[in-house]
Amino acid sequence: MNIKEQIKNDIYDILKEYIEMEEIIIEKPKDRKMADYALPCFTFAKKMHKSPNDIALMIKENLKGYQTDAINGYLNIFVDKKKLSKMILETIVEQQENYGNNSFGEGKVVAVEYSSPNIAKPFGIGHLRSTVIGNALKNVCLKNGYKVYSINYLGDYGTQFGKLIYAYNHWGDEKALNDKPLDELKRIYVKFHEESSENPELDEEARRIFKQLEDGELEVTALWERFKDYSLKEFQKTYELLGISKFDSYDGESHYKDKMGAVVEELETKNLLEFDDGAQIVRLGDNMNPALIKRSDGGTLYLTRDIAAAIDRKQRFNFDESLYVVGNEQILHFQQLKMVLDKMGYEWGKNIHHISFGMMLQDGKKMSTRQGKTVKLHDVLVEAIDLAKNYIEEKSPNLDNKDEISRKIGVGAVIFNDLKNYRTNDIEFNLEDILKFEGNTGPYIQYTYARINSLLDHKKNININYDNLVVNEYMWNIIFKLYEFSDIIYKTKINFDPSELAKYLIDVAQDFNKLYANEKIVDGEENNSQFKLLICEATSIVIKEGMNTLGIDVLEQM
RNA sequence: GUCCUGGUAGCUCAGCUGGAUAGAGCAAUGCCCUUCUAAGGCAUCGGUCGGGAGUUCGAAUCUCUCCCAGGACGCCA
Repeated sequence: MNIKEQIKNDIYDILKEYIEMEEIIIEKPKDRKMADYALPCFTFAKKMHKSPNDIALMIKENLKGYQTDAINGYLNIFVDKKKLSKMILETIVEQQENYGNNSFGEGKVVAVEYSSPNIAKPFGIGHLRSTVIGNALKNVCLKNGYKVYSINYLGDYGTQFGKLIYAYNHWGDEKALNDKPLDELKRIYVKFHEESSENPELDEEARRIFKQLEDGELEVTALWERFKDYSLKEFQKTYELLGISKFDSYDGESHYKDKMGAVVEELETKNLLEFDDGAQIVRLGDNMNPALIKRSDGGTLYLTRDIAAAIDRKQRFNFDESLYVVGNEQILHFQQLKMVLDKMGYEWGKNIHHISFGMMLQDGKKMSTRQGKTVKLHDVLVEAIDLAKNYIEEKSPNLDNKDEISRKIGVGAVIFNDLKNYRTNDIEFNLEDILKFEGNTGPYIQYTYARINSLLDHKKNININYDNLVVNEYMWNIIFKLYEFSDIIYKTKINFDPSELAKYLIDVAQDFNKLYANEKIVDGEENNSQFKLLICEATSIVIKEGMNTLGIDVLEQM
């Protein structure tokens, strides 16, 4: 049942001769002390030829079942706190981890592409955002009832592999490659660039080798497979640290090397291709840059592959929606992709959503180490975990399995920091701030959860007598907040924005901590204590499920 | 140059389908552990919501314009 809808219906019954249902907007007041819900009556004034406040008064007279106030043109509505508390808390405890689930996605399929690191390069901090946002969205879709396919579109193709193979053949160190494969590959890749800046023929040679790879030449392909294998093993370590489960598909760009010919043919038969400066393009109108399909040397491009991939995914997964968790800088690319699919007559192209996100900045600039190399995600995580460990040694030295706990806290801090801000904004990556573990952070929420957990031993399964309770402000605030959970899960999916959920969880933790600080949970009075413990249990369920949905573990102790 | 984002407290950010005194966290200052985990809570300090104009009963929120920052603009991905 939905209280807000109920109120809306009840008000509509009173006003239906003047206004439409859609005009009734029930909002939550900024200040929760003012009311549980509020109805601004300003927009009705013209139609009803009355002042907003008179309208509010009139509704107040006729609206039964709620306590109401008419102030400043608002009708402030208070719900029955005891009745609602019982309903909300009992629902949560009964539904457990299913609380907050929605069913509107049932029977529908979502494909999500995310993470997508580049083979033969270290897993850089630049791929963190795609990874954690995609993972959270996957979970959110599941919670809304969708079937989800996760896709790791590996960057495993392109002329850089020609360079790499050339470099390996000339300067590769077999031992180093076995010990620290990605570092060695990085080393020879850098070496290649140093050499080629003085010796441009090397680039020519690299292109020739890449052509061999495209043609499936055995020796070259074997080497490429090997690089890919090393990379995936290395990536898996990072995924394990992050707690990211296996993807349903690891088909990267190379997977489409044989499928692009058909795309080009199809574009030709549909008369969409044009030659321009020797290259083949699809024109997309006056205000849009044309889509480049084929280079003048006959080679294909990123967009060509993505068209093939989109069609392939539609065929394989028959998705209702297809998400691409890729940075802001590729907005134009995805606009072009959708427009080309539209021109090809694929109506489902409109169900492709580019889930763009902002860059990671450091001091307002693109992130890199002093030498201009990429910052490795793994290193950042390890640093975060070490710091968490120091905290634990200092604050709870007697805990068991400190390693596991510090992993969860450190990684949780990094993930939460990434998810808490509006997706498309650039985020300032400041390890110092992230590792403060205070305030609006993952560990703050984890800490709240752990505190609750230590109380739950006192909980008994008895029937609470609600008539004898006083539901005070602290209790009501957290209970009413918990009631919003499924709305938040819905909004997070609709906006494809995990920050919606992350911010909500901060609110939940704050509201709970206020209760905790101001009220003794286990006091002398049994009925009252058990009621507060029920709030605790409900809160812990929501926090745990919310955090897990974001892809963050919660801790029983810390 | 064209297009897209963003500009809110010293810092990092919420709030933006227009609504009642602009909110958090960090930093600063001062409180609260003989009582359930102080990684917590409370209080104080801190804002011409980039500038200007407009629409409106009402604008941080919508429109226009200017300024500033970042990004994207055919043979990379």
